[in-house]
Amino acid sequence: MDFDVARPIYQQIIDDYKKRMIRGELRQGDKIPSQREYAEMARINPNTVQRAYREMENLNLVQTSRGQGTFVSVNHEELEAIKKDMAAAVLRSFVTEMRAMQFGDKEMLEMLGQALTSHEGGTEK
Amino acid sequence: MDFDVARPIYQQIIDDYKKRMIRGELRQGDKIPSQREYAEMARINPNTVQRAYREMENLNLVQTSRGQGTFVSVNHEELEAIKKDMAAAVLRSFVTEMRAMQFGDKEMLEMLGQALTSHEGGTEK
Amino acid sequence: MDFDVARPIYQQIIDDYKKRMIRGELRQGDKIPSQREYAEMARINPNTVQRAYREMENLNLVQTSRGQGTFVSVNHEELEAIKKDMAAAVLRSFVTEMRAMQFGDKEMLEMLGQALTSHEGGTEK
Amino acid sequence: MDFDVARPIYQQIIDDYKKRMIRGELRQGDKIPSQREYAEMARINPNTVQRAYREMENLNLVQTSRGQGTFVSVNHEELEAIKKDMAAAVLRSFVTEMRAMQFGDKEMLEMLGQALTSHEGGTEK
DNA sequence: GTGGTCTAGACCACC
DNA sequence: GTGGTCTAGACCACC
Repeated sequence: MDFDVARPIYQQIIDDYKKRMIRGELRQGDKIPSQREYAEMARINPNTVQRAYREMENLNLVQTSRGQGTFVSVNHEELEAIKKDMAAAVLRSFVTEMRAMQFGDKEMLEMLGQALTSHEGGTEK
Repeated sequence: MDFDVARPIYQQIIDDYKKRMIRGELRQGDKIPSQREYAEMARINPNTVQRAYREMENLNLVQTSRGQGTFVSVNHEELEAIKKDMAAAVLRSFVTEMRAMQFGDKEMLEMLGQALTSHEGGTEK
Repeated sequence: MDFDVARPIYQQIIDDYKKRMIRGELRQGDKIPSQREYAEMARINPNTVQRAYREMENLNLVQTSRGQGTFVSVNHEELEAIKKDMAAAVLRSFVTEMRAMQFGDKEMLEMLGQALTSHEGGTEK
Repeated sequence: MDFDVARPIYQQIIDDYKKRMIRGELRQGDKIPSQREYAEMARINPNTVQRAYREMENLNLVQTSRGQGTFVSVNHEELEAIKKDMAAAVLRSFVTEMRAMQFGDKEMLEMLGQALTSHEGGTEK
């Protein structure tokens, strides 16, 4: 048996940004905090923030220009793909966990339906 | 922003046992590995295993008799309650994650339905 | 006027590996030195090597498995694309430099022809 | 393996002047910026500029008269020799790089020909 | 002030 | 021994 380890901080930073972009809280062109600001705010090492920002740049989520800062650069289409991927991962893990407890497909759907009607707060769609 | 930390290992051990009981891989009366065995197998500190076993005893999942070993002692009814609790937690976290990406209730149900038909392997129920 | 700065060490490492793959000195499946070995050999910081290796992994040049080491994973086709890109960059910079000295196209070709016949050592092709 | 280091700034300054003379942007008798002006413009240390200017004087590229400034003093013949040397260096490095990628002589000539016809902008000669 | 590179070194997981 | 993450901090280029 292997034990779960915390996801790397730099990955958590990236995922958080992805979610905020998906939610529309951050849009193309928006400036995100400087690496130093973020590091101080979150009380982590600037290098860790830089790694996150660098990987986000590799993923074309942001663009940075030296002396200027870092700016959201993801477009709508790319964002949709990211959203889809993240959702797929969440779904996969949900199904895996539920199957590990022997829940069948029908049960899962019923339980989800019930869960949704009980804790409200979601958007109608 | 706060970052996720790994769940404590002793908790992960307990959850793993719970799942194996739910799946019927471990039944009332079955002997589980000694603390020492478990610790060696998993290459973790015996104290960590001890903590897990102690808490499982508090939860009435197992019973330890000195010199004999540790045995599953959960009954069917208790197990059902545990299963329900675990499922509720999994559902809650699923819904939270999906809402964080602005998925609506209908969408979630549709996507789950699709996910279930695509990656087969679940039990019919 | 801006001055040239040394290319980052991690980039130089990557380029060196690319060239060795192109030359066939390193082939798919070959193990490359561990990060520590490389760092000691080149007397640079292990973190710098790791950055190079990590980026090579992102580029699908190598694959690393924890506890095992790092292995060349680029296939023939990808390598051809890389070779083409590198050659294009070299050519571009050559042409730019020569034009900055007002050499015309014909002259460049003549001079290259002459240079090739004088310092031999290249492969016939 | 050894890593490339940035060329000294004073050398880069000299090369830049050489190119501008070759291009005819600077001609015999033209005044070039004072060391102080240059240093401020380029935001570098005046000592670095002084070293560049001193070496250019040694190379007979410029002449400095105290209180008057520094003037281009290279004649046509000398300039031709410099141009030839610089071109030879550029060619040598090009051939070396291309051979390191196993390009043969014919290939190099073909590729250069193609590169020249594609990115136009050169002078006919 | 902004990001970019690099060093030094700790600690961990996996083999 | 292997790679992976993170901290601490220096120094630099560009604004």
